[in-house]
Amino acid sequence: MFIEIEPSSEIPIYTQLVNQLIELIAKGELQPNDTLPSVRSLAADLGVNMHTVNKAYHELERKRIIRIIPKSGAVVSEITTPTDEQLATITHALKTVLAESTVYGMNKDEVLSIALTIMSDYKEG
Amino acid sequence: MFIEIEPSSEIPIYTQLVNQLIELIAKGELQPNDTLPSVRSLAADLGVNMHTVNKAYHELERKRIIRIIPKSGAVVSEITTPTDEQLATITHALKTVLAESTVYGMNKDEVLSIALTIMSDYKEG
Amino acid sequence: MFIEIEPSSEIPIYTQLVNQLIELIAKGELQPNDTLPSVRSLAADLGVNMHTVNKAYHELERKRIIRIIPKSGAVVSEITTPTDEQLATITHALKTVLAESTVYGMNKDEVLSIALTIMSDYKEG
Amino acid sequence: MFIEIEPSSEIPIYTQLVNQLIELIAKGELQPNDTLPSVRSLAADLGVNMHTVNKAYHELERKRIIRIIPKSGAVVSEITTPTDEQLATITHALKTVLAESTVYGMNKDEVLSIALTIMSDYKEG
DNA sequence: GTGGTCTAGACCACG
DNA sequence: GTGGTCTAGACCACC
Repeated sequence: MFIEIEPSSEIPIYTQLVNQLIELIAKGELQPNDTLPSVRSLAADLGVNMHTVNKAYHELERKRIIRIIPKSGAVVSEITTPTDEQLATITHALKTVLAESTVYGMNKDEVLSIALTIMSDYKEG
Repeated sequence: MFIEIEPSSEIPIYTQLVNQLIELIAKGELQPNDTLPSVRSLAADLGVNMHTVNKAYHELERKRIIRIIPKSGAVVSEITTPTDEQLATITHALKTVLAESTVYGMNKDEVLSIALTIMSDYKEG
Repeated sequence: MFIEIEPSSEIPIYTQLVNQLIELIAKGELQPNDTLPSVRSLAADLGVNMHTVNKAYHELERKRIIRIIPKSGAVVSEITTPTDEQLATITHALKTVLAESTVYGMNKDEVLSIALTIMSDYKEG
Repeated sequence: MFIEIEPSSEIPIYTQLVNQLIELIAKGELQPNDTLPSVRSLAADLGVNMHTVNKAYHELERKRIIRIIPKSGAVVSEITTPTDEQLATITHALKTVLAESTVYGMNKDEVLSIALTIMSDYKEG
């Protein structure tokens, strides 16, 4: 399970963690019902504070991507169908990135091609 | 030129401004060589601090989307071809949002369909 | 005797146990002088740790709801009249939940109606 | 605005804070759109850590009782109609406390009378 | 000045 | 051993 943290990035460490854990799940390297490392051990591995990992885990729980079982650990949730809130989140994020790509002069096929390449690493046909 | 600021959002106001101005350019409501409103007038319109608008403009300049001409104003740049840095930015952002959509259980066609709908509002065929 | 444990709940398992056993007594499914299952058998039934059940039983004893007879078992106490401490506990708990219901915009009749429905499942006229 | 913290209580300080702030809102001492004290000033007033107050505020936001406006402050939300989740929360909490009151030998009228007394301090007829 | 983030280190409740 | 809670103190982004 490779996670790379960029401490000097403008993106908060806990957000980097959230994003990379989501990618690991999307790639299938973390499967539903898999147990995540304990906050302490992951913090030690990455050289960050326990609370930072803890915050990332709680953010993933808020997004309903993992479930935290107190005193026991955190497990990856089953993937079901997106909630309205999740759909809205994705749509909003896509709007922002697609607008930026347009302004950068990328044409639609180019963007779709990049998207397809990325998604080919992710789960499901 | 409709810009809507959500003060209670977790996203900083200046970032909201950046994103919405990019969308306006993507939609063609702001064209290359158009002049943006002055920092003062836009701040007054939106009821936000002048420094906040100023920061947004400088962020857009850093992204090479507008040019700030001191004492004169800010104008929308020509759209050319993306720099490597811009490509990397878009690719990275797409990775994050597409991973999240996968984890939410959205299938690829569904995501692409949303992307196409969004892009149909944006410039270029 | 149906007891349902939610391991991923934020509420400690032993507290869930305490609450559900109290509900069973309130509903009359456990009567005064009935014997509770042994710590070992209940733990096995629920798939939880023996210490967890033990802690729940001792919490119920502290509340004077059951009596633990060493080497013999635990029996449901007679229901008498509330002690001052018990009255204070209930009053404090009611304050908290009724304040929350008010803040959520529920009106008093609505709350009382829910309370009556719940109490209709419980013992005594 | 009187808030009393019991540091030695078994109830976490941040939970005590949450409950007391909810009571203040229910009593109308804090009105919708009122601004809460800053996390730092309230922490100083109560002699607790800033992060503890911060956690309480975020818990209230999760319950949709206040809105946190980053870098600006926290304001009490408008009271509308309860969501399904809020209704379920209240119902579940009522079940627990009413079962306990039954087991303590309190009869229904007695409990309702206490509830009415409490609610007479709270907003709305 | 405000909340956001991060660190370091501690004790406790739980299982 | 695990997460939960709390403290203390620091720097930063935002407004």
